[in-house]
Amino acid sequence: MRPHQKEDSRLKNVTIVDVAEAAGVTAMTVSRVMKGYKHVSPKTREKVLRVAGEMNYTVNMTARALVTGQTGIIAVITEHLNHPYFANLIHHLELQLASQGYVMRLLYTDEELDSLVHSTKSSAVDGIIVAGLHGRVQEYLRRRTDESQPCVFISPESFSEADYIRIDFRPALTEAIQLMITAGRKRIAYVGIGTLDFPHQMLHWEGRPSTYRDEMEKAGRRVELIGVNPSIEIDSPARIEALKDYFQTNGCPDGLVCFHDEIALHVFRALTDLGYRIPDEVMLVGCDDLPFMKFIEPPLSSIAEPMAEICALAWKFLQMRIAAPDLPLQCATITPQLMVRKSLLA
DNA sequence: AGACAGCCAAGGGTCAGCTG
DNA sequence: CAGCTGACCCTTGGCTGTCT
Repeated sequence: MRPHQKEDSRLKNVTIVDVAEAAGVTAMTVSRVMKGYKHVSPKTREKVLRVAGEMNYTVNMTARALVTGQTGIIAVITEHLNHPYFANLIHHLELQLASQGYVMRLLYTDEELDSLVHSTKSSAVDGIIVAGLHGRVQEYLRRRTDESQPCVFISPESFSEADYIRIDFRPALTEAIQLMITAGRKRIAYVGIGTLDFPHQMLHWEGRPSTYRDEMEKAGRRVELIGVNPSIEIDSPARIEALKDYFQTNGCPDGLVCFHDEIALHVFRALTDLGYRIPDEVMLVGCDDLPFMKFIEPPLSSIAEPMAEICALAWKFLQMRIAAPDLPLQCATITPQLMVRKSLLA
């Protein structure tokens, strides 16, 4: 045993040196084969791969990271995956990363911001895609000390400090509200994340509620914001009960625009429980166009984001930033489309 | 000249062994 | 006992040498 060698389980792992010895080449040649570099004869390559396979050798990513400074890991900051929208987003991102041999590390936005920043320090991951953190992005950017860390945001907001893909819901939302107005709807309300006591707080969140407000004011209509309390679990019947209470107490608007599809589904359930007919009495539209929207009767209208395109673009931006840290800031705007289904057809 | 393969150093964290 | 030193982990990029 060498002077500092320990009886450590790590030492039992098959290394590049073991494979090299068994294959009768040097570790350098094994490394070249594993990386797919040129200047290795087909005969040597075949032998190294065969021996490596027989010995169950796998590349030690920690050691590789030591040399290259690249871990092959991309951090993705997201909301929890019990939100179908984020589950779908992560699915598409994972397809993109896996196709390039990268591994995804999921971090959730309910972690402390300092903890998120710590988890994504440059030595731990090669880059970050931020797809959550609604309302906390500016604070996150302030706390990020390592600005050399490649980072791309997928967000309805735009930034001057980082690369981003902006998802602009305004045109589709405007189209939905115009459809309701044209159909003669008098009382169009917005259902978002917030509390019933302080619904106007949701206007500070991002573009969707403020687009609704702007369109309503432009049309000379009254703004009506209905808040769904985010502290109530998404699968809790209490959300539906709260909405029913609201509609029973205040009467029901004849047009409802929802922050996202899950809320639209809660609203749909509350309305049908109360005996309202959609769209005859209430026109309803959601946002994100999750798969279940078209299987409900009547099929629910929604605003569809081209998720594959968004994820491909985010990954492209991140790769470009990793390759060229001094690149000018990159940004792109994606405009989702309104899917008009029966719930919006008067 | 080009293909192929070996040598060497370096990278950051850990920990055994040495020194005061 | 605390603090310091340096071997070790594993892989790879750059350079160099050998062979056809």
